[in-house]
Amino acid sequence: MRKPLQSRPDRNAISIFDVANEAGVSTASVSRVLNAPRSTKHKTRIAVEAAVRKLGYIPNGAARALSSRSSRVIGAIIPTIDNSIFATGIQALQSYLHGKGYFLLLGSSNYDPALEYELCKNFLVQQVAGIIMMGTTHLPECIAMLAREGTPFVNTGTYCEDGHYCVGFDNRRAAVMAARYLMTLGHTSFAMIAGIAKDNDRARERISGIREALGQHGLTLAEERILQRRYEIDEGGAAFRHLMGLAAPPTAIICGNDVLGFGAILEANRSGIGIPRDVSVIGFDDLVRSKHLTPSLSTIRIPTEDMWRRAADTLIARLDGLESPTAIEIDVSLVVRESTGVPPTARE
Amino acid sequence: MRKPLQSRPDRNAISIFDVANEAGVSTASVSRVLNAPRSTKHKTRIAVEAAVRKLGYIPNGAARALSSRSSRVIGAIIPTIDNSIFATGIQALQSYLHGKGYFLLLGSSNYDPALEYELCKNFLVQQVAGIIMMGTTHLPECIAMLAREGTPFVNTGTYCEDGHYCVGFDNRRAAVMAARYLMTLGHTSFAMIAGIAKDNDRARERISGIREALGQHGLTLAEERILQRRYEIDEGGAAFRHLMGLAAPPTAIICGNDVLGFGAILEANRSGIGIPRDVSVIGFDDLVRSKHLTPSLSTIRIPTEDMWRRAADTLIARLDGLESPTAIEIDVSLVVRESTGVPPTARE
DNA sequence: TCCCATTTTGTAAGCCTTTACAAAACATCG
DNA sequence: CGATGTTTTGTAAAGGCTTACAAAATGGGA
Repeated sequence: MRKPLQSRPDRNAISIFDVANEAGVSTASVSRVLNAPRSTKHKTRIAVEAAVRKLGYIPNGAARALSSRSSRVIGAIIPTIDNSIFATGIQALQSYLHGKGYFLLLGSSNYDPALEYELCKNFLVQQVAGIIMMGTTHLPECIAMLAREGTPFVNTGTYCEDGHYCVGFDNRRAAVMAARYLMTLGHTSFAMIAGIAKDNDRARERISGIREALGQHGLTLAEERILQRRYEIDEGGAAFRHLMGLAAPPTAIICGNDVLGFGAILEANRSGIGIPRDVSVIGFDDLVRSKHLTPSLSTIRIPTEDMWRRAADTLIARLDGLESPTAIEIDVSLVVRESTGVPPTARE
Repeated sequence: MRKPLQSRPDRNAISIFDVANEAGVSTASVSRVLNAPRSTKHKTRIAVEAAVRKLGYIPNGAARALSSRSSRVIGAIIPTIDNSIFATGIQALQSYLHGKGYFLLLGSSNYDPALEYELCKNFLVQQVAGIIMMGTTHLPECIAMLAREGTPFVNTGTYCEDGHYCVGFDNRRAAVMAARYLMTLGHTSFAMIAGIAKDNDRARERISGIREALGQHGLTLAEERILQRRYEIDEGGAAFRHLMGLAAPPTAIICGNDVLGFGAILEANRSGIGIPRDVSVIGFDDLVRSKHLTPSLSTIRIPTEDMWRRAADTLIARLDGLESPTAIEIDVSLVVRESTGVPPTARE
């Protein structure tokens, strides 16, 4: 083997050329030791690794991405990190990706598809290998752009057989589960403090799940008994106050998520309304703090961390050229705690 | 001007060459329209923009980073996203960076400097323009690596004149503020449910701040009255139970953060201990839910979002070659709520 | 020892932009 | 209208890495 003698382009920062010279091998060998060590001889590997350590060589990811046309970066777009359901998911995702050798580029869309589109485009500029998004509500041009670029993506938080990859649960069925449980307890007078359905398929599905379940029992939910609110504690509290001020207040309130449920319970405590004595409240998500509330909040549990990890797995499998199921359904479960009970018999 | 006729390398994806051809200009002009439009003629700009739109051109960030030796990506390393103080900060940071045309690469270190170091190295591979980290506890080799690569960084969450850039508050002084307030109320018997001091300068400073303040009033805090616990609700509850079971239980408990404070209050409610009747509890951070607790939690408020935005500003200013103060101090404030009061006179 | 199959290595051509430099276009003015 | 100064544009050379291909080294028989 001839002594390698590639001319170092020039420059300041330590490059693969320096490592190659130091180790007495070619840049190709250095690259191989770094990316496919199994195809190199032990001796070469040792020499290169020593050179890397000695020089403190840090590969240039941009050059690598450019040359190999692939990066180890995955983008995730969530509505907001400021909701612990997403924070928990992102935390799990980041740790998991790190373990798999990937990086997380994060963006939040604030439930705005146009912003989501923009973030997506930015991610593509950054050459992400793949993208994880929440739900199925995306701008058509966003999907088209992703397809044109050939960048794989997976939707999370929802199960939907629309042909796109997804890892999530059936929001409608989960809502049905909550409504049925309350009906089993004997409730017939319902109201819902829902999320804002516009641009949010999960919120929409939950609403229609409730309607569906009630309908099957001959009950209906008047439009004015479905309040659509931002997922904030105070919004939940105000909505609760409004509902309980109605001429015929509901005996059961289904909340679009736990945050709204918190608001309802706190407001009840504040105004002396008994839960579940006067009204039952159920949430959605099972946040950590739900069980700490007084009364603790009945809810639908979503295995968030698992869901995000499996979304990552699905994406990574695709990147590795492996087959993986298009739609993966995550199981949710009903968590019965103190905030739900039989309806007040005395009233009405 | 000669008709540009650069040979398109080959390839599939739409590149700057395609745009140049479509627009009838050179790649240099396309690049200029994209990056420095003011140095191009109106006519050129229009033509290029039309071509970009028509072809759906998405620039290759890797090539850009390689060629310009700079990226628009900023890395942030926090202990965990699963603590709303960090979630809130990251949310603010991401939105802010997006507005400034930067991207957020996120990593969580789980309070482990070795992992932080590894994440840092990864960020450098990804050619981040700068890094934001929590606190001042970093591996020396981490700092050295950053210096060698010439990648700027700023520490957040702490104010420290150690020569590195930082945007934060003086944890010690903040703790002093809490202790003094309780002493003003008449407390003399203290305990602390602190964070884990190892590898966490903030937790350490808070402990020593408490000691300092008490010491100035001739009080001491025995080692066994400082419990170091992970920042989790249940940990706070268990620690509270332990402290209240002591032969001479404290009349005031200072918590290393609000999460520990929540645990304490929930445990008190569970076991019938009155707050602040039997014991006062104060937290640290002022999380959103602190005011919703019963009793609501007195605490030290940190303007988290502002802090992170200013950290971003500091970093970006440096990237732009602007001068910016090395250490920026953020003001914190005492928030008095229901969980603190005068000590029980009856007892002892 | 020689030959052939297999493994390991080196050479050099990209990958897609940006940007220094030079050339061209344009504007201004005597 | 020509000379001169200023914009605007094009040419082509990096930038650091991967990888197809070819060459070299190695291993195993015969």
